[in-house]
Amino acid sequence: MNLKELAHHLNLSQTTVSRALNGYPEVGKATRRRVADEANRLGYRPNAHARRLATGRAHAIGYVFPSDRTVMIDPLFSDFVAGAADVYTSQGFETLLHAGGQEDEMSVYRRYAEGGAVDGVVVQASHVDDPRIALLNELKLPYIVHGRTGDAENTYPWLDIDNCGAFQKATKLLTDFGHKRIGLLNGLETITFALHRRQGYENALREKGLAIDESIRFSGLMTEENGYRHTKRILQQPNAPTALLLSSMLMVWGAMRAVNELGLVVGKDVSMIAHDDGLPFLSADGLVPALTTTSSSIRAAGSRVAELLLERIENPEGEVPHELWNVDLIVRGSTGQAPR
Amino acid sequence: MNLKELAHHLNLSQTTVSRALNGYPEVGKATRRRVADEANRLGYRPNAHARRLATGRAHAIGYVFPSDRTVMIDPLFSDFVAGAADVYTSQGFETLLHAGGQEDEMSVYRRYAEGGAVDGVVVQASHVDDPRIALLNELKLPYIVHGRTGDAENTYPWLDIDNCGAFQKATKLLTDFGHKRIGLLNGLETITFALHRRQGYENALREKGLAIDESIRFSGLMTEENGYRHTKRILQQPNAPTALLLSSMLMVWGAMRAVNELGLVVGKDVSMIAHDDGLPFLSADGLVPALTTTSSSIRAAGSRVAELLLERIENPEGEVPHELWNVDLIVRGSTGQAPR
DNA sequence: AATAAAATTGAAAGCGCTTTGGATAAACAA
DNA sequence: TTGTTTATCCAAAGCGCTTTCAATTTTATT
Repeated sequence: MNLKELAHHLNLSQTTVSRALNGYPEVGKATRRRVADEANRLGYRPNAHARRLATGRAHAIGYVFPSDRTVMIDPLFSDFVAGAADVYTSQGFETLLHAGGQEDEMSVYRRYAEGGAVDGVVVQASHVDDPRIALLNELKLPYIVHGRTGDAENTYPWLDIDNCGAFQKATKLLTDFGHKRIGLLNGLETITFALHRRQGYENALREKGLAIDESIRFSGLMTEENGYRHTKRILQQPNAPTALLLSSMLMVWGAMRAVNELGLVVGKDVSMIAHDDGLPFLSADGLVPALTTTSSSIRAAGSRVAELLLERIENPEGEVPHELWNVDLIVRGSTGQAPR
Repeated sequence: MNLKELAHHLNLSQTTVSRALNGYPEVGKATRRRVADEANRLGYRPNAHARRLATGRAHAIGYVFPSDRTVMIDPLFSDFVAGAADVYTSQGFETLLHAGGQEDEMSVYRRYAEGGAVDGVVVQASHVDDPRIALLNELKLPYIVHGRTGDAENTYPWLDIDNCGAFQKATKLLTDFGHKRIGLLNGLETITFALHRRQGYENALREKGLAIDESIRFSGLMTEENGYRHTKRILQQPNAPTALLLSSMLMVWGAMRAVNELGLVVGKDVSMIAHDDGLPFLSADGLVPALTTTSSSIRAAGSRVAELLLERIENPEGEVPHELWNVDLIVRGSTGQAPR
């Protein structure tokens, strides 16, 4: 049933019915109640497309993935978008996923903006030279970056965790324990979270006058297998590190497998710290030894990113939001004194 | 720029321009070319809402999650929807996620259907008594179930893997190796995939006249910690099983941790088989020992589900599709003879 | 040249809602 | 009672596209 029919049933104009249902104050109380009751009774459902056309608002948020699919398989995304979707849904917005297909990602943004398909987008997997910022600014499509780019940090909206600080603190903890050679298993360093983590790691090494050695580092996809393969490679070389810093819990299993295979003991022969995104199927404190982690909830980040974006949509000329979240360093049994 | 303006530029009617851009055969070739060129030159972008209102088609597929959030955190979903989104995007459809908020899931389906927000939905985490089937049939909203319900299997559209057969074969392999007590770590058995897996496991035990012992079983969330905790519990009791069957790779790490802690060796003291959904961050063959698995690609299932749903949308009165996919049993080093 | 058929293009209505620019009714003050 | 103000309700246009039901132009036939 559409609004016209409902209005006819009520012997009211479409204007009055629309206003009654949408909370306009100039509709009388009794009328408002009549309309609501009848809408319920007759099963009236507003047509989202008509509403969007009439208002010029999409009430939808886009998550656009490049045609290259590696980002999409990221299990972090499930949690990230779960946090966000709750916020959107509560505010009457839809969550749109765009993945795959042949269309270039930039072209998708353009089509979304100029065709009015979404009210805003979340930019993920940000790069130093990210062309999306300039494009979205040109298109005047509200957006927020989850992460950062190389642009001046007060010129575009973003939310990030302090990856640099986190890995600097983690590396410092290890150096405080006397570790002089620390391996790093990172994510793709074209993405700024991983770049910042490496920078933090290097900052801490420099502070202690320790060498930066690329041969005890890995950057790439954060999989169990890469965790295993590169931990093994790193620990088997001469002058092997006595500590490892990992960018994701997803690599921890492989890393621990490798350590065990080499007859080493985590927390004794080799210290280990990993970044914990708070994935529920993979908890850090249940491991043995319990893992020292840099911790930040990806789900909470998803929620906050959603809130900031909706505020931005509501008030596009408002202050440009940027939040840098501190990261907890939770010290558990997987870190200890460097062996002699 | 809208279509009216474009038409004005071209000195053509909106009808002709619309037809030219949408491939209607009755538009002359030269006119078609002129329109396409000018649309490109002037940056015309169709308004998706207007198009949807005019055609009555949403060109969107809904994935609706219950308000309870446990399903959404499932990392399998990332891969499942990645497979599907590629299909939808290629066909000009959007992928809509609905998670969280206060609205009841059934109410969301009703609003989607009657408000025309989506052209179809994918039903996930299906139950034996799943009320969504009846509702979607009543609403006449095209859908497909990923999994099965208790309804007669030719009365609703679904795609599933042969969970029962897979776990029956896996259990049989273990009994063939002489294992007489086999532990099962399953998913939530209110969801039919897990129920079918348990049925397969029990079928194989019955075939060999072996006891069905609930004390060596677990069903619940498939997390690393549950894998650890319940493997430990199961293996520490008197008359412990000599083999384990796990419903997800996500539990394998915990299970192996527990086995190691008990001083046992996988493949020697205890055999292990797990279900492998083909998650790229967690491969089965790279483990040591390489894991015997029941294998099926969740991403491929996502793609196929999407194809079947789009066909259903195109032809709602067509034959009701149902596909049961065989599951490979890939035998690797984690299974061996029962110890004496 | 006239007529018929085919090809191409067009006017206007409609999809279902919102909102502009009112009109009308009720309440209040002189 | 009359005039003014406030509250409540309404007609119609428009958002931007598609599609129905034509009209016009071009081509073929007699």
